[in-house]
Amino acid sequence: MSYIAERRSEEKERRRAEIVDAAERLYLEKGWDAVTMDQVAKSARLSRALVYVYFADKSDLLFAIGLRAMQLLKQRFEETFARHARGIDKVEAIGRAYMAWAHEFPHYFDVCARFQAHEVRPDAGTNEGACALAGDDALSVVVRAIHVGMEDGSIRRDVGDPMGLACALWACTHGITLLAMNKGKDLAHHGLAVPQFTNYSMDLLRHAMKAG
Amino acid sequence: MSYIAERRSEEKERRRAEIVDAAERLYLEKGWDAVTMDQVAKSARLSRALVYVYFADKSDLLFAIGLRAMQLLKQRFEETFARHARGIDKVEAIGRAYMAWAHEFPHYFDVCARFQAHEVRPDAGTNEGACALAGDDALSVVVRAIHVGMEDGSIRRDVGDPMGLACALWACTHGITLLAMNKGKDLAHHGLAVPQFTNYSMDLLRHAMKAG
DNA sequence: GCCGCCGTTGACACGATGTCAACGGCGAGA
DNA sequence: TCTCGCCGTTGACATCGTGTCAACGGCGGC
Repeated sequence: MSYIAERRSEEKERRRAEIVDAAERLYLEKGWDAVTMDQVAKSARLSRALVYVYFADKSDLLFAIGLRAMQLLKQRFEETFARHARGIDKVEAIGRAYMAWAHEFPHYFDVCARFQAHEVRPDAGTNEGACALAGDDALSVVVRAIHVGMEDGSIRRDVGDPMGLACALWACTHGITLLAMNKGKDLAHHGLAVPQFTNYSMDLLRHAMKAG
Repeated sequence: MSYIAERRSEEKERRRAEIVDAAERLYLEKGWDAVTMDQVAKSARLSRALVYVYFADKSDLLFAIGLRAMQLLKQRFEETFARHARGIDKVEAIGRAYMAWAHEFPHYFDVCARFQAHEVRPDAGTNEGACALAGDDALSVVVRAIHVGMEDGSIRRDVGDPMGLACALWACTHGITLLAMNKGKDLAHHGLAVPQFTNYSMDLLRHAMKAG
């Protein structure tokens, strides 16, 4: 009996993951607003009504994707953190990892941008809440990197609270990535290539926090 | 006869402005996604179909609001530019003016954010194109301020192309404002008050470009 | 005084979301 | 083994918002 419940639970989880997979595929293909629940259902080979058994509504499904996005981002941050020695190098590399992640998974970045653009932070029971918490996890890696940098003297001490700096850097990097992802043509129109622009911006931020 | 055509043209322009007024009111009140064309029409005291005579679709109306937003922003930038002497002070004050503008007209900032998050830049005949051009106008004020700063020695010369710096600063300031506007509760949850956070961030950016 | 243009509107078609009652298969208990 | 009931699954429905269209009516021109 317990076996059966377990199998059912696994199948349920798998079905859920299949739905999210299908939704991600379509998201990547045509953008979230153009994705309909019917397409998601068809792509996962089940009826639309069943999708609503697994997810409360469309935005709930979106935040399920967002949770994946944030978890992957945190993982990338951790890997990047481990790959560098000095604090300031950790921080800069994490910033670049954010941009690389956005470039590699544009739909993940899009969820992140939507999340950043909407207001509320509800309880942790919902996907949206879990998404927010996973985002905090990722941010905490940045905070740790800044701590290291202030200890080893690569980041100026008078920069203040590490959490404040982490939030500011996140915000700036997000804004830069937003521009780089969506306004590439515009930048080119002003005589700027995207990779050079992002490099330039990272240098600027590095200059803002480096010691001496 | 020409009189009549003129009067009609004026009335048409006025009606158009009334529609945009109504749309702005509702936008401010409940957010763009929750605004329906029917509400806009009712609020402007005309039928929904007539709105479609003045605007191609809902997003066209949105960009008409965006155009107003960008024009006002440019005006604020110009005023701020004139109010300070040294280049770096002009730049910093313009950044703060951006934040103040966002705080004063949250719906204008929201349009701006939506605009930044969407991809295309079409021809200038549409509202969207005009919106983009007005944004360029505002950006050009920043470029001029940076030029002044490089001339008077308040901004480091090795910072490179003024346009590049202007875009980077715009992106960072936008990202910071995005966070400050939408995630105030989150920042507080991390022990950061919004005004202090924005001050802190502006200092950081100032530090990134200042000479010496 | 009649014609025709144009501003204006009600009604329609379409598509998407979210809900619900009902069906059917599979395991549990007699 | 047979039956009951749970639960996964679905088609159909109600609702709402968008964008379009044919038709109406008043006002200026001939």
